[in-house]
Amino acid sequence: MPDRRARKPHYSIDVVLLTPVRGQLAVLLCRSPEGRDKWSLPWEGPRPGEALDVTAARITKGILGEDAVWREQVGAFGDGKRHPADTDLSVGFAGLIPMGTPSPVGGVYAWFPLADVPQLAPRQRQVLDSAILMIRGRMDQSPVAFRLLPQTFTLTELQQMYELLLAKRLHKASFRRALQGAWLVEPTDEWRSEGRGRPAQLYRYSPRKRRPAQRGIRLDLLS
Amino acid sequence: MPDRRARKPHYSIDVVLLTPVRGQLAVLLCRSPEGRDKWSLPWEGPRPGEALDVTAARITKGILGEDAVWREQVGAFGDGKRHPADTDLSVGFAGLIPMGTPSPVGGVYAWFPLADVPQLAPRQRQVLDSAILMIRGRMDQSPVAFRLLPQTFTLTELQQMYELLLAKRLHKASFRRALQGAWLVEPTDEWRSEGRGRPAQLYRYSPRKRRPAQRGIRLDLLS
DNA sequence: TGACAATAGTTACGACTGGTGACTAATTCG
DNA sequence: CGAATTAGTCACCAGTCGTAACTATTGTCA
Repeated sequence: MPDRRARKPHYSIDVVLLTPVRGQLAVLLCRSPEGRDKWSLPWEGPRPGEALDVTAARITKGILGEDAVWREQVGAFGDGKRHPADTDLSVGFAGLIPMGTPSPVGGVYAWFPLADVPQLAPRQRQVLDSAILMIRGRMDQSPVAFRLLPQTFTLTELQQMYELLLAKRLHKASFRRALQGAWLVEPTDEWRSEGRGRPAQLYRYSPRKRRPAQRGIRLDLLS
Repeated sequence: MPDRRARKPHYSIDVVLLTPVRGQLAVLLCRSPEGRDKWSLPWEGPRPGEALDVTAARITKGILGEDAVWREQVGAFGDGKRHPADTDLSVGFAGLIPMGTPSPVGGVYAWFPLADVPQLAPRQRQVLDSAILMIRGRMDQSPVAFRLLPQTFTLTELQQMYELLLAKRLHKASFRRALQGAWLVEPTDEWRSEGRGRPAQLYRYSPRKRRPAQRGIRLDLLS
């Protein structure tokens, strides 16, 4: 957390850390010292000579003990909206935390499901919204969903993670067909029985090189 | 251009302005006062209370007299690479300038085809490369190509603009079929004869509302 | 123990998409 | 007129995607 005795930094690095909690995406917030019910994204000022993503990694490690398994810059936010750091500019980062990572103790930090995020400073709200949109857009370009799962997982778990991140239902057969074509996972020889029903085979993430898969133009998505 | 008598700003806004020049994408650079053959992206420090994109618009208008027809933030760049502003941080913007916009006179600014860009400060080179990648990625989400053409255009011109931006050849029939399905253009009743060959019908950009076009997941593009 | 529910995994079919070459249409040039 | 050149369309085919129905394997309960 920021050292409040230091003088005001010129800009802040804000991190949006996401993890699945009970079937929902949750973001890590930290309690503001100003009020008991005021929360904010974790942030810090820069250190001289430190790259932006290194700062984001340092913040993450300082809170959770581990760095995020995936991180990407969301952008710079600077219109005059209020921010706890009282700086002109904030640089946002999004990071994914694998499920099962132990939560920080002490009551200063807490995971909030996206639907229950309390009021934030306007600029931080912007960072959060942009981070979610950015991750949704990265889903089909970067294997982010695997990063949130343990080393081995069932295909149903993987599908549920995709559904969680995309916020929409997927069809089982289509999902597995696409997965097959993408050569992203390989089966292990283990199976897991989860209560009733047929046991599920465990898979591991293991991307293989494939054909460049150059498809044509898609004007579908244009506004 | 930056006022060099002002004290060093805390960060800079750098703009990547692109326009088609003789069948190539070109970027606007400005001659550095330090050396005759030193060039840089246009940049300025922030003004208090001014939003980031407003600064980018101000820089553009100051040089070309007109704002860009499309603009998007590229991101924040802050690892210790050198930059003419000597700041810790730079925020990059990409902007598109329609073809036919009068070039600035005076020899301070010049358009460089992307293949012939001279050496830049390392951080500005990063901004430029990221801007190109960002625009390529936006091609199928935002109707950027239309922004570079005049009000009316032939479909061949539109296709050539797409090929320029994507840096790859497209098949005529596929392109037109996709265009048809996207409901993005409507024909005018004018035709243009360009030397030899059958005259081409002129079209105008006129997006219509369409079905949401929700397709399944595409894992094709994953690494 | 046997029927049933629940979950995993596969198969098949039809609609649609995208790449492609070949076709027609309209104009200029010699 | 006929060849060359550019615009625009058509039709075929391979592949992809949405979908329902199917099989497979387990636990539960009468």
